[in-house]
Amino acid sequence: MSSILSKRNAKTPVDSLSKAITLEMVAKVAGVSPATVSRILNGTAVVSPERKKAVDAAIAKLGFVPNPVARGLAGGRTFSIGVVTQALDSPFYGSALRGVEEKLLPLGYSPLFVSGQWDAEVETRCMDVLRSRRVDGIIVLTGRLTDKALKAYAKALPIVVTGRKLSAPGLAGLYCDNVEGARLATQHLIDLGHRQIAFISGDPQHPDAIDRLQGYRNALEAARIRFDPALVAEGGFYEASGLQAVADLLATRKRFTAIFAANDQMAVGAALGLSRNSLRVPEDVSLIGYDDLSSSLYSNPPLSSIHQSAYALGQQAAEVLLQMLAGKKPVFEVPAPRLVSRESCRRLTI
Amino acid sequence: MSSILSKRNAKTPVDSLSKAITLEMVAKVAGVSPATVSRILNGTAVVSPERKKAVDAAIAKLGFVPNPVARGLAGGRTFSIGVVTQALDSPFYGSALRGVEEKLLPLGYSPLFVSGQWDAEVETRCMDVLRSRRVDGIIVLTGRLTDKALKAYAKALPIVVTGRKLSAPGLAGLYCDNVEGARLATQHLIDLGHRQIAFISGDPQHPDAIDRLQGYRNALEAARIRFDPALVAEGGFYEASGLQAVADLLATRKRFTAIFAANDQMAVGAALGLSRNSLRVPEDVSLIGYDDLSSSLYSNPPLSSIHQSAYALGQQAAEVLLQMLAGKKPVFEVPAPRLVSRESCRRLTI
DNA sequence: GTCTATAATGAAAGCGCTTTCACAATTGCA
DNA sequence: TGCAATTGTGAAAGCGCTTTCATTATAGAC
Repeated sequence: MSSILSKRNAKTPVDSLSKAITLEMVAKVAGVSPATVSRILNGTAVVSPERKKAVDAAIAKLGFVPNPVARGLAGGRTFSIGVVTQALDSPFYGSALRGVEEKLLPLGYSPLFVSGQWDAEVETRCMDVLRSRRVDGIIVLTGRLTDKALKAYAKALPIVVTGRKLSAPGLAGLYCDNVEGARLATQHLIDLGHRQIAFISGDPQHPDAIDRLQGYRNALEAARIRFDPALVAEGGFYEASGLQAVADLLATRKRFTAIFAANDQMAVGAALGLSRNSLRVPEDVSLIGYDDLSSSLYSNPPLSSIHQSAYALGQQAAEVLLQMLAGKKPVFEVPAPRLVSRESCRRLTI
Repeated sequence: MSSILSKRNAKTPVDSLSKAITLEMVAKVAGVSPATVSRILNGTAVVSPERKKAVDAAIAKLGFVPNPVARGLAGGRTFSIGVVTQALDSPFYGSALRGVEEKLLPLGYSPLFVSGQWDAEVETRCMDVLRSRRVDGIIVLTGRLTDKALKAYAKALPIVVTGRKLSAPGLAGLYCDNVEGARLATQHLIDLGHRQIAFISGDPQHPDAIDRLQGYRNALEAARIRFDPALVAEGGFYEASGLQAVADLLATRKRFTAIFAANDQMAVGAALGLSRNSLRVPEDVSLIGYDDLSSSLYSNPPLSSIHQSAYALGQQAAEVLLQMLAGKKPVFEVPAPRLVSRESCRRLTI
């Protein structure tokens, strides 16, 4: 099937679409019935080699490409996959989308991206749009929908969701261990001799934010460092909130020698905030982020972070969904988060 | 049958889709023919008020949502719009996608995003996918396709392309004046007293890169500053190339007091490169970018740039296409680029 | 050599909608 | 008052596929 889809011999852009070639025309040219062509296209039945050859030849000759819309109507499968992201312009999710697209396209599937804006209601609407468009499956990148709602959707079509442990019939959760990642980041700081470590948390509505706070606390506890709520500033996962958080932190007059920001975007904002207060990174304050955005390599100084490849995650989500679509029980393992040490953290020498 | 259906108004996610309500059911409940329901749905003919009322009631009662796949097959319109971007994870284009989505969704159109990877061949394949999916129109964000190819496509369906002056039947080009923007940036530096201004160019394959180089030259010329090719470093629109470009620039041992990078991403890379060489921004070297990415507000120091809202551009592209789809002759004006002065440039006082 | 499984194929019935086309019911104008 | 020009409506024919279902050809079993 995919070989047919990928094989194309339309030379110029125009003629490939001006006259729509239909399956029926292929059938006529090949001297078989439309049903046979369909069967060859879908591999749904055994067809004699000679007929298959004739059909393949006709397809090549006419440059036939099956009409996905008609297939969708007749067969119920649209070869399109819904992808619910939160913001199309998020550097983190953007990479994930790229990963999804890359896996889907070669197999003839088209992703249908919609964004939920971090809002359960908008997200619900997104899901409805996707279903009304008859997508074959849905990938939800994190999101605000309840587990219950997702399970309900999963009764109708396969769903892969990231950032959750969830698992149910037709539902696979790709959970990244945020607790461990955050622990890693905090531990790194501790290993460098820091004891007064501030934490810029993400949107407390977001499960990742909760997990990362937990990881931070776990590391502190393991090192017998008392958790100090005054050292936790609430952020919102965007740069602006990192800037604000540093202002808040500084306002408490609590001393700290390092900051762990729950994502790289906030870390960048925090870096600016520190600089605004004549605090240098890493000389005066060490800084570590989370996500390891590709741009973090180029922030000044390059930001230490917890690597968690959104791109790979997107790829994996697509693969898992494809497996489910193929009727297989998906097997997968989400790579563990990993520390990437760059130049934004220094060893405390005093 | 209708009594069962009428019982519920699709409260929970599941039941809203488990039993698909069809137009035919609506017709039956309303006591009219399917044709009439269709006419009401599409506004393609006048229908008597009482029937319309009955149909509207039936639609509401059943929670009917027309099946876009069937509409696509029958009517030829799929209510989906193809959007060719270059990279799903580009901060600049990401914003544009958001703008497009925002304009399209409320009108019942779904964007179908595909990415061309800055490669004409991949892009051609993208166009083919979109057409095979029977999108009603296509938005091309810049891209590598030739004008000729675009015109050819435009014969089959309406196309809006950004970054070009192009205009033809069924084709609208949303051109942003990159020459002027680049002139603005360079002029800003000149106004601040700089005479030795380096330029980090974008991928020379990219028309924007060519235009921006031209704008840089225009500004120099107007100020009677000799253009020095040694002060031009070739980049590739990504952070890494900005870093490399600074290294190249420094290697020439040519003196410069300011850098104009052809986009913000390269400017960020350049900032790191300067810092690596113990050059401070803006004390030692002034730096200005292009695009005014939202993150540029948070780079350290906040980057001066040429504002050109990708978000607004996306919105506008969608609106123009919608107009074309409505059969109107699109009227539009792309906002002029505008200087945003922040802290990365300083006045030369010597 | 006859009879029943099995395999390969085609005819035809949809999938859920749009859109002619034809028809009846008005309406307008002489 | 009569005839043509509307106007609102339904029947029915697709759109381009998939998928029963039935049919014929082939093989296997006795």
